[in-house]
Amino acid sequence: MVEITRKQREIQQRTQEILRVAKPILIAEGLQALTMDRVASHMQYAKGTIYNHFPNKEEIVLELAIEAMKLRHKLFDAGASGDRPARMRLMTIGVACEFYTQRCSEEFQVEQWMRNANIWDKSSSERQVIIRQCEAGCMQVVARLVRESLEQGDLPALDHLSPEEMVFGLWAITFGSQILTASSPSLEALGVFDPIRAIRIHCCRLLNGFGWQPILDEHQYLKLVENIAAEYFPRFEQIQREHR
Amino acid sequence: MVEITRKQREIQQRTQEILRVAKPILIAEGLQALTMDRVASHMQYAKGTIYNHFPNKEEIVLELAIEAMKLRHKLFDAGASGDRPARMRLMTIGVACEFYTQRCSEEFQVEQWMRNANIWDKSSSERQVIIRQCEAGCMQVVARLVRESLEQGDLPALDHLSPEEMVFGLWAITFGSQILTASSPSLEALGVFDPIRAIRIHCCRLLNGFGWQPILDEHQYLKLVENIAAEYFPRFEQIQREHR
DNA sequence: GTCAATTATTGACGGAGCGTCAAAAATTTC
DNA sequence: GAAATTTTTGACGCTCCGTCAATAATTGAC
Repeated sequence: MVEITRKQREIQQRTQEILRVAKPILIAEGLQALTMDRVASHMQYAKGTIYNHFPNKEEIVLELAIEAMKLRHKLFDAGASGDRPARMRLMTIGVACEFYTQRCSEEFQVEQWMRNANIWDKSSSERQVIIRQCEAGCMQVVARLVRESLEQGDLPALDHLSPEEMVFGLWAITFGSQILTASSPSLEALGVFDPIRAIRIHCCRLLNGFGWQPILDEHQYLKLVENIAAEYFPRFEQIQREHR
Repeated sequence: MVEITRKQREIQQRTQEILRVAKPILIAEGLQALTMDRVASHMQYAKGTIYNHFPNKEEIVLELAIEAMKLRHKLFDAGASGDRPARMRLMTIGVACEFYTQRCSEEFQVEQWMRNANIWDKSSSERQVIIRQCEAGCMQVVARLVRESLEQGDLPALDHLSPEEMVFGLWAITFGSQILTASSPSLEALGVFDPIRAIRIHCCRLLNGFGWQPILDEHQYLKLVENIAAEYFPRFEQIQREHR
């Protein structure tokens, strides 16, 4: 049923090519450097042709963001798999977040652009929905761990909190710290010298505060995170490579 | 020494008038609606006159952000004062944050715009420095509470964390949740029904996880936050009114 | 193999906002 | 009240956006 002519295939490939051209411009020079004229001339096409693929540059950014969030989702899935206790798999997802921010910094940056109100508001609701679905997917991966722990008794019942609201706190602290780190070049001047370690410790204390077993003291916890990072970073790199 | 002619006073007042005109445009219609032409025609001045006050519209936004952050700083100061235990004054600052987000929503929005890379990168380093100072001021208000608690023994020593890094975690979770709430209209669809209460609980658990006295269970904590809110909201409203 | 129909590409164009700057107007100084 | 200084003005050149009529390429029927 799905016949694809050579020409149609060429057009699909050009959509990919546009994304490949646009991404480094956005990453290196920001949104205002990313113009349709520039993408067109860079590819030796007329501007109108680019407009056949994307109705505006914001949609290009959102398409890049969709790719980025799919990669994030894969990393989360990889972190949540395995048969260790749920709290440790949760820690692995934390490590996946660190990996994503550090080693997939382009994708991380693209996600920031996506949250930019200018961009979000100008792009189509179709792509917005896809983004929301990716977001929900990541949320579900973590919420499943919470549910599992509640069932198994590792995590005492949450009186006033849904499992998703439990995840929301972790999401907020992780996300918040990453935004602050990215947008406050002067964290050191504020007295924050190692934000990554700081957030690791806060997550440990937070989960301890919820009584999530196994309870770990700070020292054990930091050691364990290092081990998980050493073990999982190669797997994450593999996933990153495959995500072409 | 500081002689001010009538004309100079008029010019200073006009700077204020520009801010008063620009703010509702930014709040109601966003950044791209805020144009120098529009501000000028709205005030019945030529565009060049506006450019005598601000070299670009981004600077207008940053100036609004400076006003906003000064208000935030005042609220923090008010929350940190008094002679109750430090942990409770910290909770009061949390309530001040909630007040700011809910009741000073315009200022809160302006702060979001300020973090927009387009705006930040185009504005002068003078204003950027002032913003950083406000940020540092707020940080210091909270960090002082941490130091005080460490000295008094309410808070066990932090092995791997500076007091500012302790604050960083609270900042991250508060800030992160507010951004997520503001930029994810679909939190309910994700299973997050009451993000404000959720973050209150997370803060309680986090501080409990650090062993910060007095330890409170969730129920006591939520009750106490309500009481603090009822007591302090009127004071905060007073500060808001005075902050013209 | 030809030609008409369909589809894709092109780039000039109108519109909008930015920031500038020489000329005009207002104000201050002497 | 005239010269010097300061302030205001708005037209201008620039860049980018998104459109669309004209042109070119492709397809498919015969």
